Amino acid sequence: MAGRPRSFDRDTALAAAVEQFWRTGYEETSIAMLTSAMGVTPPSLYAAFGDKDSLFTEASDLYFRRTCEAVDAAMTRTSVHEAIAKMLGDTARAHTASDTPLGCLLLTEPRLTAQRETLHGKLTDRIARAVTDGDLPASVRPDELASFLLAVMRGMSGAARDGGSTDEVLAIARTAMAAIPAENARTIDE
Amino acid sequence: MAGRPRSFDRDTALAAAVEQFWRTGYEETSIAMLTSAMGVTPPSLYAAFGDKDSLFTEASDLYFRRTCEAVDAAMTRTSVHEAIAKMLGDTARAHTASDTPLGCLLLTEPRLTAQRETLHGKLTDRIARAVTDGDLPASVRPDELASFLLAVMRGMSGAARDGGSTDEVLAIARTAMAAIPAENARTIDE
DNA sequence: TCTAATCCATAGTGATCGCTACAGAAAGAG
DNA sequence: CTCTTTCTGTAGCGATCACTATGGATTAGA
Repeated sequence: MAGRPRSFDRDTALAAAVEQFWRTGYEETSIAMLTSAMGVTPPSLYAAFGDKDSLFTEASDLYFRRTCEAVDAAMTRTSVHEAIAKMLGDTARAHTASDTPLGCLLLTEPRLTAQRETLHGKLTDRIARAVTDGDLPASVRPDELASFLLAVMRGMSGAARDGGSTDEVLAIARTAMAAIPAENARTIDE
Repeated sequence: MAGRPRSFDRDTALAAAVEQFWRTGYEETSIAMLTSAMGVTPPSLYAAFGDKDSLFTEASDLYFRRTCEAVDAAMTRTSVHEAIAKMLGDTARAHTASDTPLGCLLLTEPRLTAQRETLHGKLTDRIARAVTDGDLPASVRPDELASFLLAVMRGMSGAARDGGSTDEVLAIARTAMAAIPAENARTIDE
């Protein structure tokens, strides 16, 4: 039951795989690119992570978990406007950060539709809570506003990949905030 | 100088190539997929269109020209709000049309950054004109609003690819319209 | 009909794809 | 030490990638 221990750190290698998939997506990332980025030979990669599909699943799950943590943290803000502004601003900065690949793996990879749906659900729930709390007008359709936010973030990812600066992508987030209705004070006044 | 005429219609074959690239993008589209979709053997394809890169350039140029025509048509509306609403609405319907591939080749293909930049310039010009005409407040930054619109359209393309219905994608367009400032009547009144 | 020119279909080029067989190296168990 | 187990590196598997050499088919002009 004992044997030669593996010569690399699995978590470190996985983090390298995340970054490679993040930079080039699933289809455009070859095993050769992965082994090079991870500092591991093909047989070691397959022994530790299974095939390319399994490795991508594990890598994208890690990426997704980190993204959800950031979104959840933003969503805890009491004001939904602050929550959304925080999320969009953090997204803009993350997509254009110089120490990570540009854009967002979760938002751009065609395979991750289910994860995007989960994220959409998170946003919908937070917006629905804001509506019942009177933080947004009753006329707001939570799922539609959530779809809009997801679309804007996808657009920011694309802008970042096209070379947009942090300020330019932040401007998109700022402009999008104008589409979030104000609290329903006016509705009450009528 | 005479010779055997080609047995296929070049424009029809190019249209088929456009659709294939539209559906699967540049990298994921193989020559075998193209020859199958175009009804042409590889040597005929290479004789008529050059290599894969040249064919993609010609196909994406055709796609880009059609897109620009649609955008230009929407932009002729006298009111910039109507122009943008028309563009976003048409975009939402086009991205979810059942007789064409989902989403937008121009907005999603990484190689087409230059064409997106051209489109961004078109939008910036139209918005700048609206600002000088008093159709938008002077506080509006045309390039920033144009970036926002491009981001929203990219988001709509992604939503369509993820299986969003026409109504769901139209809702994104409708929500985005709320981010377009009203004309500067209020600014004048102050 | 004969020649020159151009296109088409078969078949295959080297390179790269994801993936793995094999054999030697490095550890614990006895 | 030996034995067993597991990992590592080389080297290469069949399949597919973009692309093309070759030869027969089909046209216009002489």
